[in-house]
Amino acid sequence: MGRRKLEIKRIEDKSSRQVTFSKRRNGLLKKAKELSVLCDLDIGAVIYSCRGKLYPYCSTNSLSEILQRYHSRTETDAGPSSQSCETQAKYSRFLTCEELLQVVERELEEPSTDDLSVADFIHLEKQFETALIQARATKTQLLLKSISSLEGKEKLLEEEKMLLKGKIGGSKTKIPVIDLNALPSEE
Amino acid sequence: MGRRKLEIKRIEDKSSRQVTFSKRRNGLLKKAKELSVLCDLDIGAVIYSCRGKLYPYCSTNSLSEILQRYHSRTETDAGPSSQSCETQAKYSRFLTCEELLQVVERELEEPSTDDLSVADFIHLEKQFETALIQARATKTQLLLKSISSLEGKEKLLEEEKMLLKGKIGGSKTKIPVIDLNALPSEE
DNA sequence: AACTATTTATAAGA
DNA sequence: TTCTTATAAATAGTT
Repeated sequence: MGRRKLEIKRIEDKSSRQVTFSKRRNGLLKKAKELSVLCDLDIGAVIYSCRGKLYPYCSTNSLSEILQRYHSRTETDAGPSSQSCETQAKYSRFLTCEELLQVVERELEEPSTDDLSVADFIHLEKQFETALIQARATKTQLLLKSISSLEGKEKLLEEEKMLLKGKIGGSKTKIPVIDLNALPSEE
Repeated sequence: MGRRKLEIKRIEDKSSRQVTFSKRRNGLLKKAKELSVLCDLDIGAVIYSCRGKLYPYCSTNSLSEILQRYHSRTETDAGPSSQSCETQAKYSRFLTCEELLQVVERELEEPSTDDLSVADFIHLEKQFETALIQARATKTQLLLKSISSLEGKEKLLEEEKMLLKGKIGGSKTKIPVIDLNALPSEE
């Protein structure tokens, strides 16, 4: 869709690749959001450029929102459950493979109870994974930010230091206005 | 894009929601693939329906392919490296936060070496995460498959059992052709 | 960033 | 489901 048909192969020109990336990324995320709304789905996506920059996307806002949703769902579908607190603890229990298997076995013996289904647990497991990815992405980006900040500071300090050294050297031989003994010794 | 403009809100009719999902999912995955080819990116995505059905997508084929790519890249960009074997061990070392930090610190002291950059390690970390998600998805789907298979078998066996019981009951009172003492006792 | 000529996706209908 | 088609939406190349 454009002035000409574009062959689907790597765009060699760097700047037009960047432009296409920016345009199509927006389009893709828009479509993902539309799909999640229209069909009531949860979608998680990660896009990484070759240089490692990351663009995460998740249709749900947060882990706690997801937990909240599951909580209210069990209450609506199966009547108020006895354990209405400790939501976090309740659901985070189901993350291991062993426990998933236990649930599966229980389901086999007595199918179609109004408990959360196996599918629900699998869904939940995926949600946690998405949350994990997002957490790590955020961590990484913070890390990168702090690095460039530190690099900037380092450069500034280096420049200041050189400037001060120059001043001291200059004042020693030309205009001794500053009392050198009042300053900390410079190696 | 269609006969009419569609408002972006949950489609209430179940079957048209299903149709829309199927169409738009294909469109989304196609666009994701195009973007990954055009701009030389890696894209991972997970879509889950409310019932827990999972549609994973990854632009790279496998973890080993990714490792291979990184391996060949370091050899091309920085000349053949001394450690050309144990690829798996080499890269899996960089998954922890502590080690990532060490690399970051080294980078700060001596920037722009022709080692793998911090960005590369972050990228790699993300690749592993995607691989993990895919592995778990596959595991889950196998689990589900084996459940339905077992349920089918169970039903069949139950039917067979009832049939045999009927036969035995019938032959007891009407046509005693079978020697009952030769069979295992039925409760 | 904006603008359009086109291509592409897709909603509704068959 | 699958195909068809009218129309909406995305976007490639241009300014």
